[in-house]
Amino acid sequence: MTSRAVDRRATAAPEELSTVDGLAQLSFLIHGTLERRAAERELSIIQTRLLGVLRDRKPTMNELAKVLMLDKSSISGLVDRAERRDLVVRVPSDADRRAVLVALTDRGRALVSDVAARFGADVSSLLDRLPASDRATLSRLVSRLLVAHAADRGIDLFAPTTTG
Amino acid sequence: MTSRAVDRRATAAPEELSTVDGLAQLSFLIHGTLERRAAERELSIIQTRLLGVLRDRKPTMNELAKVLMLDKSSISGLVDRAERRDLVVRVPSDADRRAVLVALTDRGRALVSDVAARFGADVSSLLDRLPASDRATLSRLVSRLLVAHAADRGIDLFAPTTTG
DNA sequence: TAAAATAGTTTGTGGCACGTACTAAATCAA
DNA sequence: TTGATTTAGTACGTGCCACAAACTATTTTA
Repeated sequence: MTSRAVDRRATAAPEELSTVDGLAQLSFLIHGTLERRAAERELSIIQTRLLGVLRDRKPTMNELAKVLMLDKSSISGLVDRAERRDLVVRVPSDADRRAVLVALTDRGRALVSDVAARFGADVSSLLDRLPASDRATLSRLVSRLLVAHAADRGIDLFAPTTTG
Repeated sequence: MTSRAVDRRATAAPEELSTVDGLAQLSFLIHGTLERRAAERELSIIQTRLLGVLRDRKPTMNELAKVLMLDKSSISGLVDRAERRDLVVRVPSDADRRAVLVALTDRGRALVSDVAARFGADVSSLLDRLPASDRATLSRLVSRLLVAHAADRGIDLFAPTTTG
């Protein structure tokens, strides 16, 4: 189930990975790339995701739990650790005195931008191995997959709430 | 940095994700799919990777540390927990009395096969959203990316040792 | 054969995720 | 309106995962 192991069986044609194995391997490669870039800034994947979500939102703890698909008790600890590093702040909600809003600090915003930029550069340079026309094709096919998958789950990838 | 957040900015053309964002999002989708399938069998990603590596090898602890890119002390605990569940066994090495070989048990082999099959089916059904010709194209492009990336790191993806 | 290197374990620390139990505030119902 | 229920968040205990440092046992080397 390591990238190596995944590509080992069911390789249909020699000199070419099966689509399933290839996609799996590529996923691990990209995931590992983000993990590495985040680690260079002392961030875990989940801390990075947290900061990423906060780039364009100021959600409650509860909303964070839903978006990140974690238990609310996990969010408490996650935000605790980020707050200790001055990456996020807790802000009391005006609308609901039980609720707590979470926002990026300048430091948090700078950090996530940095990681995103470095990660983006990595993926871009990986993609540079393909001629531009192939890149365009790949982009189109990947988009199609994602849109189809999102549609399956009743989500419009380009709806205002999601995209704006 | 959640799949949602990643796709949110630098979306060049409307109705289409940038290649970088699309690939990132697809990676998280596939990674999450494996995570879910593994969790259904009470396995973490790293436990699943461990079992995956062992499908076609019987490495030492030290080799495992290299393949999984973990500290050897992490491997001790990882193998401990897997051994407790009767998924792997430690076997003393004949060649080096310091060394310990790790092998799958029948139970471990059955479990990893099960997870791999379910995960493979997930990815396949995702791919089924594309017409066959697009699938072939995608497969070719992904393979090309992986081969190019491997070559960068001085690895021949199809060398006998790697490909079995 | 003595010193250095290697294989693996143990212990301590911290992050991450969960479930349970708890407090405070908001909402619902009678 | 007030009493019951639901909701938002935290605290605590448990377990997994990862690391570094310290340790034992073996092998290699000089």
